[in-house]
Amino acid sequence: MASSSEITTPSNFSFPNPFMSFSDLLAEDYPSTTTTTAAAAVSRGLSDRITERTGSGVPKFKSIPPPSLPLSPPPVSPSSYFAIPAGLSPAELLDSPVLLSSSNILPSPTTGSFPIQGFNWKSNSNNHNQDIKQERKNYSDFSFHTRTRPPTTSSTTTFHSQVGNQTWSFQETTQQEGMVKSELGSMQQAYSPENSTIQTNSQSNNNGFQSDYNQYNQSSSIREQRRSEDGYNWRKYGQKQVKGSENPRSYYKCTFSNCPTKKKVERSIDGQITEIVYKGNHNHPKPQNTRRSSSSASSQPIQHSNENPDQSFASNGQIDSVATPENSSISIGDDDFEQTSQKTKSGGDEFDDDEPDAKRWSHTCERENRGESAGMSGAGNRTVREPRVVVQTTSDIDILDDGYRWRKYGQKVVKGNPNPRSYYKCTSQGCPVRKHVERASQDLRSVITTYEGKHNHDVPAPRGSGGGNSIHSVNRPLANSTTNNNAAMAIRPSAMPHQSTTTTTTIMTNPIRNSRLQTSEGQTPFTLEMLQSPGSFGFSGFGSSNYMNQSQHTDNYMFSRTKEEPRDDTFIDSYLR
DNA sequence: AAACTTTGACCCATA
DNA sequence: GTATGGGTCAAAGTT
Repeated sequence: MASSSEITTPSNFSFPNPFMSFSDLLAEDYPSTTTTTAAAAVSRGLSDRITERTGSGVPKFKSIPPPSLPLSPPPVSPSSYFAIPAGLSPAELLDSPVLLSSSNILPSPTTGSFPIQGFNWKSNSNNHNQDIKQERKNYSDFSFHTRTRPPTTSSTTTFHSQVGNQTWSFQETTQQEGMVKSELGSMQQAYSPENSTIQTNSQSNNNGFQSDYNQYNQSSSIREQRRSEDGYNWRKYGQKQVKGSENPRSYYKCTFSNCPTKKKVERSIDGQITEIVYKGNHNHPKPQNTRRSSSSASSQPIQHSNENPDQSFASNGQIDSVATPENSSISIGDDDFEQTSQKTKSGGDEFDDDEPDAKRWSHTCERENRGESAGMSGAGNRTVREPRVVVQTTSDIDILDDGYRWRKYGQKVVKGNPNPRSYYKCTSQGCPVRKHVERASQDLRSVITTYEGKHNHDVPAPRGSGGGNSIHSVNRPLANSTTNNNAAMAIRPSAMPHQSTTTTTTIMTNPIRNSRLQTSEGQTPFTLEMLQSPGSFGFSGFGSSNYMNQSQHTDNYMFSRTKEEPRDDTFIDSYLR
């Protein structure tokens, strides 16, 4: 089959141009990123949602076009893989903040922040209230611990794209509803042109495999839900049932005095945040103490020496990024992708027409960006254009999990790229789908994955467990699980079994090396399946025992360990000849 | 007691 | 002018 040259991010993100690498994108400066978490649209198409959201009311915000975000149609079969960039040692990767676990990526229902651990706060809150209290007593600062923990398996994927001065951040998360709908990698994607940075609970799952730590994380995540993970403090000032959606929408204001920033959070019935839209820019530094309290947040924000909210690390170990998307953001569900992928690809202005919330909340943003509105600092003259895309994953290397299982069958150095290309094929019997992964020759942080063929089957059941620790389980919130790792839902954009595209190329960049790397607030963009299958990581050639050990840890934590699939050495040999 | 959440009502823009 | 719906207000309740 012919391979397409389409470059997409793991989440169907496309670069402004095929020749642009993530590193290139990353190279640009983005002051702040808007964090938007969108759950997959359950049953409505993007257009519908847009229509629904173009209500009036509030100030008119020019929609922030997620459009700018070059969204490409769902990759044929984006599969996840993991590769270590040349020049990087596994150890380095492990130390990288990028290895954040996203297993618990559900944003706080109240704050909109993403808890460290995937956790169905709603269903679990009752059961864990005591635990939470206890945990609070025991742990003075959750964030602190996170720094000391190794990177986790779960990953939050945040895409930052920037065009000119405009920075967009994109977070993708797979949520239960989305999964239910498509049953295959439905995912949530939120796009927000923001200047703020997405904050991830890096602390969270770093090595959740440890039982005690798990407990710790669990309670921590619960606590985290109470405070704003984005570093700001929010006060809920309203909630409403939005027509056409079962999900109630909550409205929050930044508690900092005179700060105009608002956000609205839409949650699914089970309490999972399906969408977060930010409006306005903070006119103050992010409070160091993220705990919700008027004293710490509203009145005495701590100013970091490093004014760049995006990159600085808070003393507590959290990435001191502006988790709050400053300008409005748009979230796109799987449906959205299906219907608007083409538009999202191109950019900016096109988005306005379709984007729902963008219309309302984005309006402000755009005007603000134009300097037409006053009050919000940082809004600047940003123009929404093509975003710079930054993929954030659990490891130093971006991982794209498609939910499928792959067997490495070959590796070869192809012309034009000194980096070896790992070849994989779907392990499903009779499935013709193959993919190959290679690190960009010019940007070791970028990985190009090319898919060929169409899966003739559904996403395989999670390995290693009838229930619990599989990719699926991780990706899907467990309704009654006490350890409900909602956040664990990985994004598997291409996990769709019936992808029409025959070949999709995904380029993933390793943000870790980028100082700007920011953890997103919580969504787990990719499944960790890659971790389950060593072969999927493209580790061959690297042979880092350390790294593998780390991987195993994560496996234990998130999933049951997966057996290493046999390699077809014979095939490889022949292939390499 | 303070801060925060909940929730019904109100306001306002749009169709 | 009316209906609809999103956003906000503010009193009451909760933590």
